[in-house]
Amino acid sequence: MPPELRALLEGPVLEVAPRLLGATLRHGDVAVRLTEVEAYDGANDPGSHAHRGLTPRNSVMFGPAGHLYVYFTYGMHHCCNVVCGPEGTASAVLLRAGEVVDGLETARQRRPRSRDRDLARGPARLCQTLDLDLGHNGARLDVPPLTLEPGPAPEAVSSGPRVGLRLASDRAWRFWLPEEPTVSQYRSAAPLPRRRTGR
DNA sequence: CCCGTGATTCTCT
DNA sequence: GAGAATCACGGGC
Repeated sequence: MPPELRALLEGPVLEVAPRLLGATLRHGDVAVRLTEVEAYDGANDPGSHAHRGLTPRNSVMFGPAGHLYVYFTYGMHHCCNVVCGPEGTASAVLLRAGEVVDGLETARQRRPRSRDRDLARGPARLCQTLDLDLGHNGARLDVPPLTLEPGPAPEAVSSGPRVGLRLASDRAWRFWLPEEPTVSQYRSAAPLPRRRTGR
């Protein structure tokens, strides 16, 4: 891993996550400047896929830092995370949103109905715009066409509860750049049990 | 608000 | 192995 990327991912995940704001994730022609992320602290974190130990799906998170952990959910969406921390800690940072800073024409073709600010607004949209799917699970982030590069340190960082989690909603482990139009809209986890209609 | 959609994992046999 | 619950979401109304 090159020293720049090592420095970016070094340390506890709660330090790494806000540090990733302003960094640029590139996949081929398209590059996204990250504006919103969430920290997941492996086995210590009830919200993490790694909370119940190693499984086939989450195995990449238990490996070395600097790789992508991609998963498929809701039968149609991909989400991607940057694995960080020492090997075995299974900590990772979910990439929730960003601003397209290169390859805008390609990005628009991938999401024809999106306004520009929505192209990577939300974790599944970010994956679609960058053309990331399960085939990129475990991919290194220092080998073109897939690279992650630091940006200038953010002037200000906001934080709050993570999106869509029932568990551990007391932890303010979502981080974003304030005043950014590309930050995804907050949706709390449905607290009410699903009701059947009719009957 | 509602709901599609299918992999993953857990909990029984 | 089968059945069921869950799910770090997005789009449409």
